[in-house]
Parts: sequence; C-alpha cells; structure tokens
Amino acid sequence: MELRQLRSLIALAENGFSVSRAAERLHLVQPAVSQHLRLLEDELGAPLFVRTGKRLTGLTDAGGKVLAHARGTLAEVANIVAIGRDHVEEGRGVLRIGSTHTQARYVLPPVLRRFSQAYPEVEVQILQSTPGQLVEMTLADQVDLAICTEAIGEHPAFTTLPSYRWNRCLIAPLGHPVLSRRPISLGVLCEYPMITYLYGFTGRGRLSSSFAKVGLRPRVVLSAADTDVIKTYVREGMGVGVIADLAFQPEQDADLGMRDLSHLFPWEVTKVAYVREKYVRRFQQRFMDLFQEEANRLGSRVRVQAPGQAPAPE
Amino acid sequence: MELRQLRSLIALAENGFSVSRAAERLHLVQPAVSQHLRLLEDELGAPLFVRTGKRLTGLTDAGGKVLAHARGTLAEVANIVAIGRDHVEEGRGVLRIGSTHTQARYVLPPVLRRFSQAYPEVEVQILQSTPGQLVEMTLADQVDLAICTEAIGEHPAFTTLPSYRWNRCLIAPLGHPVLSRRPISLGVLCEYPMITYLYGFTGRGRLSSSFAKVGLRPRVVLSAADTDVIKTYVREGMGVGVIADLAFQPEQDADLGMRDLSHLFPWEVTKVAYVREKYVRRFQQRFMDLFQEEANRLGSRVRVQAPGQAPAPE
DNA sequence: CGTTCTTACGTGTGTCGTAACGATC
DNA sequence: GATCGTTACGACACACGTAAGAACG
Repeated sequence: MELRQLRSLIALAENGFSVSRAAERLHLVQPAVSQHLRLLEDELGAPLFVRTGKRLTGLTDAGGKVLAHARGTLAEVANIVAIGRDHVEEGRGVLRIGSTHTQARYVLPPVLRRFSQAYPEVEVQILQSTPGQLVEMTLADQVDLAICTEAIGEHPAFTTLPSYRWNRCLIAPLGHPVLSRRPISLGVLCEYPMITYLYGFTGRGRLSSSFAKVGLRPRVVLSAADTDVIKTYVREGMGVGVIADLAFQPEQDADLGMRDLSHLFPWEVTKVAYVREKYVRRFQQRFMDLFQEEANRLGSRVRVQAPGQAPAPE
Repeated sequence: MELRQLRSLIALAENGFSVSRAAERLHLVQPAVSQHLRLLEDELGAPLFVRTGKRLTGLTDAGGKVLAHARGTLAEVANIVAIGRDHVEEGRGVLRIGSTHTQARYVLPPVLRRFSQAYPEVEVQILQSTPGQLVEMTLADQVDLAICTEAIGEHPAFTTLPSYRWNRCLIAPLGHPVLSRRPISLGVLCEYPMITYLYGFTGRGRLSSSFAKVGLRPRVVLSAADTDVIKTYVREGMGVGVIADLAFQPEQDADLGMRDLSHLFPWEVTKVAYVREKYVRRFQQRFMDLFQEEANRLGSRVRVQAPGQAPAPE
C-alpha cells in the first residue's frame, strides 16, 4: 500500500467521485489515479467503490471505513511534516485561530500583539464563527485551535485547556435609573427592555436558563452576535445591556455605567481546544501560553475590578 | 515521504538503533535502510538521530516525536489492511485475548466454545497476565482486546465495555465452623486464617481496603494469583477462602461450602477494553457480543444464585 | 581487525504521462 | 458526440542489492 493511493482515495471522495477531477486536484493525469484506486482495491481484496457502469458513484461499506483510516493515516503524515517545518522554518507559518467575536475583539488583541512581536513571520488568521461551527472547523482542520466558551465541552477528540472564567455585567447609559437600583436582582432586570447576545453566543443559553429557573422572562428587545452592536443600541437608549464582563472597557465606555451581575448567573469558562492527535507547532504552543498568561491577568482583573467598578450612585 | 521510511525508523528504534539489525528484520539490506533514514531526515530538514561518529545511538527530540507519529501512521495503515482481510478471509485470523486467570478459567470457556463453533478457522490465543500488564499489552498491540476488572479504568486510548459485576464469596470445607456463623461480618472473617488473591489480582486491593476502612486486618496466610490454588489450600484445611463468586462451581466444588459476601465488599465491574483507534474485525466484534451475552447470563446467575446457594446450616 | 555505516553503481520494478479505445449519458 | 473511465505502451525515476570504501572500538 502506498500513501499516494490513499491520497487518491481521499481526493476521489472529496470531488464527487470523479476520477478526472481528483486527478486534476492531485496534479496527476487521470489514468494514474485510476491505477491507484485499482491497486488499492486489488491489494485489499475488497470492493471499495460502488460502480454504475465504469463510473464510480460512491463507497461501499468497506470503502467508507478505509476512507476514514486513510484520513487518519495522512493526518499522521501531516503531523510528521509539521514536526519538520517546526525546525526548518521555526518562526514561520500560519496560525489559524477559530474564535468568537467576543474573544477576537476583547481578549485576543493584547495576546496577538505580544505574539506577533515574538513571531513576526507567522501569519495569524482569525476565523470568526459561532461556537458550534468552531467545533466543526477544528475537527475538519480548518483552524489549528478554537477559543470559545460553549459547545466544545468534553468532545473526546479535543484537548481542552480551561483558560479563564467570566460572568455578565449590566451596562446602561450614565444616569439610567437601573444603575442606582440596590440590589440588582433578576426581577429588577426584567423591568427594563434588555439587549444581549443571540442564542448560541457568549453564554446566552445559560443566561436565559437563569431567568427561566425562577419563572421570569426578560424583555429582550434586541439580540445580537457581538458586544459592539449591543453597546451601540444601549447608547441609543433602546434598553439596558447584559454583556460579558470582559467586554466592558472602562476607558472607551466611560459614557456607560456598569454593574457586576456575577451574583445572578453561573460563571462561564472559556477554553482553548485543539484536536488531541495533532502535532502542536512551537509557535502554536507559544500562542496558547501567551493566551493563558493573558487569561490569568484577565481573571484577576475581572475578579478584582468587578465590585470596585460599580458606578457610584447618582 | 514514504511508508517504508517510517517502517525503517520504527525498526531502527526497536532494534537498539542498529541499522543492520533493523534491515535484517525488515528483510532488506542495510544500505537500503540507511537511505530510508537519510531521505526521511533530509525531507523533514530536522536532525532525527543522535550520532556518535557514524553510529546512530538515539533519537533527538524531534526524532522521538516523529517516531510516535510514524507509529500512528502505520497503525492506521494496519487498520486499512485489517479491513481488507475482513472481507478476503472473513472467518479466518487470530483472536488474541488478554485476560486474567479468573476470566480464562471461569468465564471464557462457554464463550469460546460458542465462538469456535461460529469461527472454527479463527485461532484463539489467550494471553494470561496481570491487569497492569494487560493494559500495556493492549496498548502495544500484543493483544486485540483485554478482559479485566482492574487497572483498565478510564484510559483515554481505550474503548471499554462494562460487562458484568461480581463480588466475593467465602469458601470453606463442608463442616467448617465459619459456614454456620450468622451473619458473616468483616469481624467474623478476621477470626479465621484467610486465603485469597495476590495484590493486583481479582479485586484484592478493594478487598483489603474494606477491612482497613473499619480498622480490621484479616490474617491472610496465603495469597495466590488464581482461584484454583486458593481452592486447593482451602481443601487442605489451611484456611477459609475469599474468592470471586463466579469462580465457585457448585458441581465441581460440592465438597466446599459457599457463603455470599456481597454485603461486605464493593461490587467489581469486569470490562472488555480495546484500543479506540483500532479497527475491530468482524469476528472480534462477534466475540465481544458473545462475551456480553455470557456476561448477562452470568450477571443474573450471580445475582439469583448467590443468596440461594448459601449452604444449609449443619 | 572486525563491526558498522557510507558511498558508488547497476539492474529491475513501477509510476506516471501520452495516446488510443470503449462505454455511458 | 462529448465526457469519463479503462487499456496499452514507453520513458524516466528510483528503490533495492552488490560491492567497495571509511570510521570506530
């Protein structure tokens, strides 16, 4: 068995079972790929392909299993190649980070600033998506690692590194009556029109559950995928915002009042996850180290600042 | 990169870094293996080997990582080959079962009888060892699957199938005073010299813990790796035996009295485990099915029989 | 001086590309 | 008849084996 045969099998499956197209993608001529497939099938002795006439249209049961392990094989080969690259071009390559908007906007900037200083030759790509999608992208090797809070749970294929915990805070235009309410309870929050995240984003699910558990339902007048949109409409006076505490920036958001809400909702834990079997290049490891450092800083900032930052009553 | 290069790397590591010996094992001449290693090293661009003069004496950091992934690669290739075999010689092959003595002697016989009827062409190998060793053997692909109670815990590389639960029973020669004691407590057990399993075998660890937890220490006058030895010395009158309930055979052991002890010790769960990534051939799957069937039967037998089998007081 | 790896060279296998043929829509 | 896959054939590459050479204990 040869690696090229497995490559042809995979290319075939990824190109609608067109041998010609698979060949094209592999920079080979079509008869070569045909031969790969035939030899593989012959050697294994089991029919791998569903044929209609001469045309291949799908995989048999055995073919599907072989395909899966062929992917596994080449993934391991790719790991070996990556080890090589790690030495040849130590500080060069691409770092593909899958993250949510909140991470990309509020957590990653200082990390990436430091990272880019250390590895100026590494191209950083931030692929922003929903937590659910990030899981898929990581498994499909479209990103090297994913940073998110939801959905990445205990998938057995992942190594996950818990990084920091966060909770929600309330934001409202300075002078808004909610800012002087003491204490702020779930009930109080329900008195005002609310602006927060969409379902599936940044802890919205457990936010809603917390209300539901005590039989309350907030009046959410607008929900958005990212914090910036929420802030914008809070400034417009459309309602009070409930956002991740780490997304409140004292300097830039000086026109907004902030109140900690960590007594009302469960803490969330943001994690870094990557596919367990995959070789981690040095700069990838370094990025994760930097991220953890920043996370620790953030953890203490959040914990210390949250109570202290509560705006003075007016 | 070629598979043969990876094979040479592995053979080298497994033969004390002697290129000649590696070549011999691969049925190649030595210069061929040398070339494999050189090409691999060249292509990756990283030094893989520690050299003293011309001689290779070890792996560099990178070399070790490459070796690990080379093993992974060839394991996947082996899986693909196994899929082929599964179709070509459906009912032929070798089934390598790692098990402890207790399993091999008291649980496996009926399973293997049925299995051999279904697959007369499959050679069954029972590799008997200690639970700790079984884990290693399974990881090293010396056995296809392992059946045991201890040590196979939640190792991430394993798929484990809980099969049945069991507990201990007491055995003694008919007429022995312990058989008429009511009830049997841990304290009662400590009054008699005890014969049971060695540490690391058949639940000995948790047996001892149960005594230790209440500050007792049984007088173990003899401990053995397998039940047959224990029974022999019980028959000799050297002490009372504490064995796995499934190892008591009413017909063959009619000269022994048996008392259930499941109220004194925690239940143990015997599991079947195999390496997660490995392709499971059909007859292997069939064996595991048969084992589970037998386990269910055993489970009910144990549960039903244990109280009923208590010998009538004399 | 034997052992062990490297270098050099020839042979044969086999892989890929070109080209012609066959089948299917 | 256009597209897609198989078969046939030739050229080049290369992997392996043989044989000779170099370093090490």
